[in-house]
Amino acid sequence: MSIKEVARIAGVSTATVSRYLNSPEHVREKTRKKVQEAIRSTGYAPNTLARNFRRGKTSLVVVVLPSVGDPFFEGVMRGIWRVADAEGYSILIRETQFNTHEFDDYSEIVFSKQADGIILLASTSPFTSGPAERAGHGDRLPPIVIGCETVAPQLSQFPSVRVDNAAAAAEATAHLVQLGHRRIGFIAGLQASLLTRDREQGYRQAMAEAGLPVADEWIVEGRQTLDGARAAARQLLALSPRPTAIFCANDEMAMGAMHEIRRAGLRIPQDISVIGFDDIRYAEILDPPLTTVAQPTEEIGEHTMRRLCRAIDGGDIGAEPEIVPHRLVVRESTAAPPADES
Amino acid sequence: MSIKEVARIAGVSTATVSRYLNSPEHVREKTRKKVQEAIRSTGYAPNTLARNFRRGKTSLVVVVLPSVGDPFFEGVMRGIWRVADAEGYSILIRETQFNTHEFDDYSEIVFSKQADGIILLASTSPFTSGPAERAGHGDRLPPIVIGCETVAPQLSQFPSVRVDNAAAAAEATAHLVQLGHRRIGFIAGLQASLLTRDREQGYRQAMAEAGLPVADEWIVEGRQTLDGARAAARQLLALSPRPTAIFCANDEMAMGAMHEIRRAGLRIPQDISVIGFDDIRYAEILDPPLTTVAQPTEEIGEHTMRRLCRAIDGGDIGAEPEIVPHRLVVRESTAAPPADES
DNA sequence: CCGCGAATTGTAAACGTTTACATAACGTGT
DNA sequence: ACACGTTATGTAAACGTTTACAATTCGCGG
Repeated sequence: MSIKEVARIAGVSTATVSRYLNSPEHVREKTRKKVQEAIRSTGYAPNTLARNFRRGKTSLVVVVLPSVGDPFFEGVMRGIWRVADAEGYSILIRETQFNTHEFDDYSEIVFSKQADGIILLASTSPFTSGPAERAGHGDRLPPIVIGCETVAPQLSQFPSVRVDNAAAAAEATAHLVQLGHRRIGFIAGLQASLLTRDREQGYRQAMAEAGLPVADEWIVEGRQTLDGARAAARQLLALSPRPTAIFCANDEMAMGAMHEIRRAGLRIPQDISVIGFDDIRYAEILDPPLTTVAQPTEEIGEHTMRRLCRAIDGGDIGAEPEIVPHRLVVRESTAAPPADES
Repeated sequence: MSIKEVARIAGVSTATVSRYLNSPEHVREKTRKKVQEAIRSTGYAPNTLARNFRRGKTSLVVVVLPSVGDPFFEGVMRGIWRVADAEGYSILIRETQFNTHEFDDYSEIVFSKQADGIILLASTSPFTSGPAERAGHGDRLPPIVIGCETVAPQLSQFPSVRVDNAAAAAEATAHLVQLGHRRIGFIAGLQASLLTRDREQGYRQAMAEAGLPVADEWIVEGRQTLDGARAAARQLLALSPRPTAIFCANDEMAMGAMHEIRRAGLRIPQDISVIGFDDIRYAEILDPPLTTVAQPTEEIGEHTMRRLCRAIDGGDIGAEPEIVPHRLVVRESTAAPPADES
């Protein structure tokens, strides 16, 4: 059941069948009928493999993210899919599980035509050979767009779409400062994640601007996971004097931290304030609802994918990061510190 | 930069280059060196598109699930990936967003060689033409394995891997009954989801076995979402007398329900018990930690994918569902009903 | 140095499309 | 009915691999 067989049965050439499939308006009504009938009777289905091969296009895009099942990526993926569906792309997902992979591994995907382009929602380690060397072989830069993550200097030739993590984190920190907090802990992500490092930097900057010192022990790594954050929170709570507020580099870790705070018999926000980042869908149903920084996730996904499509089509999409707006969402997990602390 | 070019530079035939790529042990050391050098100098990367076309294999598997970002699927995907990586498959994800799609749309993916097989983690509506008709064209049944979901009668020719949802739900219900609960509410999923319907049935069965009546208004649809569950919980809490326990068809909905219970000023489990299903990673850090039914998610993923691989390779994998063990995890969200209720 | 089996390499066809180009059929105005 | 421009169809090559089969080379015992 190939196009050939259909052509034979319909009594036309393979070219005509192909045209029927791809631009029916270019085949005469009468012929169309014949081909249609032949297809129906044979149960023919076009061979996508052959078609893609011939066209030199996979119609596939790889999305690399740290972890599926992370509620944050739901919105981003939704945005990506919306554009992908419209543009005829299917999405291949790779999970890094928070390991950083070589950049080269990703560009190889494109060069070996496993996919037409790549969206990086996770950080990568610097490349060994690098896109420059590839370019030396006559290839252009592979179509890669970075979403959410801050781009490493070595990747600065690739465009990105993200919020201003540092500014947003500074804003969140300022919110706590404004409430009267002086000792603010920070549960960081992984060192490998530039994005959470930016948030840490925003925190530091806001503290500095408020003229507040930052003790080394106030910053502890939460490894981007529930358990990591719980351990981090325990460390923070054991300090004396302990922080009156904790800024978590993302909501997932805030969830872990809140649990440990409750287990320690402390009340949120009366005894200690908590603020997160991302505004995942659980943020508002936590106890208490979590103050956090919202990102326009679907928009990030859409813009990232749209930009990638243009790159695949050979358009020049530049290398500037596109910064999308964030928004501080104040809920009930933050309040003034206990009276005896002010 | 095709195999031809490499062959020319290395001074060998294309066949030899191909062999170098696919079975280096069949090419002599000296030749290997030459080819290696030619590849290095040209920066050649094999064209996966052409290779797959020639082999008649996409090396792609589609996974259909209701929603990424659902923590439950994290483990299943992990299991799928583990096997996929070992077997050389990439995973294409389709999200249904809880819409049910035609089965035909999925089998078409295989027939048109967009992928070699399909894993269904979501329910589908019955097919219009059906695999039987396809088979009439000489095709065999498309390689499809169903995971987690209960298979619809029309799909009974396809194998599945899942827990015994009805039995597990009955067990969970019995746990509540044993604690002394008589009025137990049930927040159901979507009617389209057979899996949650099985859970509902298990609940009904356990109630019946305990000789307890089930009022119609105790069962309310939570639409599988946080918001749906919140609305459902509000309905349940407005009843008089209100249930002393609520069984949620999954943990996500339990999270929504717990939030509404707290908002109503009730304590869990003192005033009302809550039990979930799935044991997602958040279950144990909820306030209070959630009693729920754990599924071996990674195992489900692994077995599903393994079975699919065998089907793709042409093996006969039968059509029997494989039932994997579940486990009731008792935490602190369930307790005896308030004293005046017993 | 010859001959023989095994190991290695080369030749060329095939996979199912798409598409440039050539050819044929159509419809229109005269 | 003719010629012409337009539109529809056919012919055949090409895409980059893999692989059956044929041809060559190798190693080695005689």
